[in-house]
Amino acid sequence: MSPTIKDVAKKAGVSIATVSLVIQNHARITTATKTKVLKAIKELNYHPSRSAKGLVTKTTGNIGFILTDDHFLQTEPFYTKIFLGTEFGTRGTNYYVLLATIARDFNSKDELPRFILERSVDGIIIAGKATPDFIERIELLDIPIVFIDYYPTSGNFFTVLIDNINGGIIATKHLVDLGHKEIGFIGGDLPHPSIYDRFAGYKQALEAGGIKFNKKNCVIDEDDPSRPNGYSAAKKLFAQNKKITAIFACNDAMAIGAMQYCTDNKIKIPNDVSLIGFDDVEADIFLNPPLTTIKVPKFELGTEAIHLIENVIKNKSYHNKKKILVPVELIIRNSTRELK
Amino acid sequence: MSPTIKDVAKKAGVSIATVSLVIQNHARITTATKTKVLKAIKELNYHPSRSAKGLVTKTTGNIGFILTDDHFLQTEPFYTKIFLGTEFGTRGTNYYVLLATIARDFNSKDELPRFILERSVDGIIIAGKATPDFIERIELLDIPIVFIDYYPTSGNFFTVLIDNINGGIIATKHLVDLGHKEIGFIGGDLPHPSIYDRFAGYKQALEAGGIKFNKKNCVIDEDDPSRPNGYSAAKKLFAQNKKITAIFACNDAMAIGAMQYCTDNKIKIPNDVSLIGFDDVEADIFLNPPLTTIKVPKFELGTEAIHLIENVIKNKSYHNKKKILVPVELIIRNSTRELK
DNA sequence: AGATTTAGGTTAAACGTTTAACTAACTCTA
DNA sequence: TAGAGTTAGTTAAACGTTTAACCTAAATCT
Repeated sequence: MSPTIKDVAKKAGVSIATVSLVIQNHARITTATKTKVLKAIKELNYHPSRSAKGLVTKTTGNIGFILTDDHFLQTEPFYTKIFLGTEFGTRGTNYYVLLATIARDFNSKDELPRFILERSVDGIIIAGKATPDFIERIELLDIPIVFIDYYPTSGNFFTVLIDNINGGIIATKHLVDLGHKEIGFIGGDLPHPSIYDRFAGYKQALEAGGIKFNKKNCVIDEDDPSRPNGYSAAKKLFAQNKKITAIFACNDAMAIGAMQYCTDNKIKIPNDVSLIGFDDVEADIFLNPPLTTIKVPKFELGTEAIHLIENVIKNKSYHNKKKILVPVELIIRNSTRELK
Repeated sequence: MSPTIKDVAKKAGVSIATVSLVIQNHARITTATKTKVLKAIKELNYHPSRSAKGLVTKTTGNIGFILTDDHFLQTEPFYTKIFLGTEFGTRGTNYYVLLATIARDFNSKDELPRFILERSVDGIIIAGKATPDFIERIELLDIPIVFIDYYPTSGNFFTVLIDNINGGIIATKHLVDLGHKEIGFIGGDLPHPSIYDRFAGYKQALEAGGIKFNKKNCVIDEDDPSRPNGYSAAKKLFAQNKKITAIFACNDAMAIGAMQYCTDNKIKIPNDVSLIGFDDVEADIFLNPPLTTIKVPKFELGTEAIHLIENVIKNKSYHNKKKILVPVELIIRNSTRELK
């Protein structure tokens, strides 16, 4: 049987209250007794019982991580990496993270994840999108929430975001710097803040480069930024303007779809058109040619989210830094080249 | 505040003990009072406090999932998928799964994962390899353990395994059926049971096909079944026997490395040599040509492990089915073809 | 010097369950 | 019809913490 606080108290010759106070390093304890107790703790290899502590403090030590289930089906483990980042972020803290998925189209009939119903978490991290229906239900419970790579436009939420605007800018600027003028943009799910911002960055960089924004160079009506939609978006784009020499895809999945379209239609990348994606997904280096892209530090998004939610839990009236912006980086590979 | 068992008891007009017994559906309770209590539970939306329950039963409701940290660095999320499978497996159970990683070279100086030290798990699932040092330390704690895709050769452990022997057989048989005679095998980390068994399957299928096993056709001295080692193994293999017309790589990572070697040396796949891998990793379909391989159901490995450990925890003297074998499947793509 | 404050610790109640031991009301059986 | 069994529920202790309230001795003040 594991040692309890009583064993420690007896060994150190103090009351259990003192042991408890030492653990929380309360100011009332002298360093003398503190070291005495700490010694006993070490010798017994004592670890407080999370259950007992939880029972009185009404905390669980768990953080829930919620993902829509379609990420399981996607080939790219984008959010899975973020999850791994949260796991890493909990080292040095006293938290564990529990994973759950919800339906992509979560609605009022669906059950909330088990750990929420059972109140087994002290806070929740929501990665990617979640339906308003879901967010509403969670908010009623008034559990601290942190979003990653998404946030409901109504309300002021704690969020860890990718610096999408800047990403859009440097991606587009890269193309402009290479001498391209007819630069296309293909995107899906434009209402999603991330996609929207990438598009905004595209427009800003165009303007900064003295290139007039042209609706003909954009295909933004796909409902999802997926591979097949990248394929069809590329098709539409070339139909709209056959003089396109460069494409900025709102993410790598669409870029891969677009690349496939080009291959199928004898459009050489990067000789005929340059292509840049966004995310820096693992498949990129296997592509032919390897894809130039904007790297999103997925792991870091997770660790940042943990730090943030820790603060929110600790200090419910935590106000500074509601939004944390994680920087991105241009990764030049072989799918873009100077316009001759 | 969440309702407690007292609230339910009051509402249903019974004692809290009765409520508790109803929840565990104990035989002593009549259906009449049972429905009465159940109704109160539903109306109050009552969920028992895991902490309180844990305090008295000395259980936590958590299962630990342990992975060596090098899987984070690998590009292929093989074990991550298995982890996702365990998460899925816990639906309908009362367990949560906690993830932790340990150093690949875990030794006596390293600390055990936090959830083990703090006794926050009722059982542990170990995926892939773990050092003897680690396993020894865990065993002392006498926490139920289930291995996935690995098991220490000494001792009789609960394990969920890939049917590697059969996988090795059908992979090799596929090559034999295509008319190949000079079939190479490249592998790394041969002591690992999974790799060892794939190699065993290779030999069995060769024999069954009336082909004599030839050491010259094998490169099995790489220490890791990684991509770069696949590259060098392919190099060695062709140096040993230039008449090779087909290669069975012990996993997709090595197959990818081998494919790279072939590309670099103008060896056409599948025209000059057929290549088959093992695992069915996501990159496979992006390769040129897409890789024929043996599919291992990663997700299912996870769910099976949860079912197994649940039984082990419930019934410490659980004896039947110490080892569960999960079947594999041949996936024919374009990297193998009939020998003309 | 006596009163008051402070420092450093202890006591005991409370958190929400489970479960062994108990009880009251029936039902048999001889 | 008395006694033994059975059935269905209750009582109360226990689990291992935290923390408000309390205590005592020493330090500080007037």
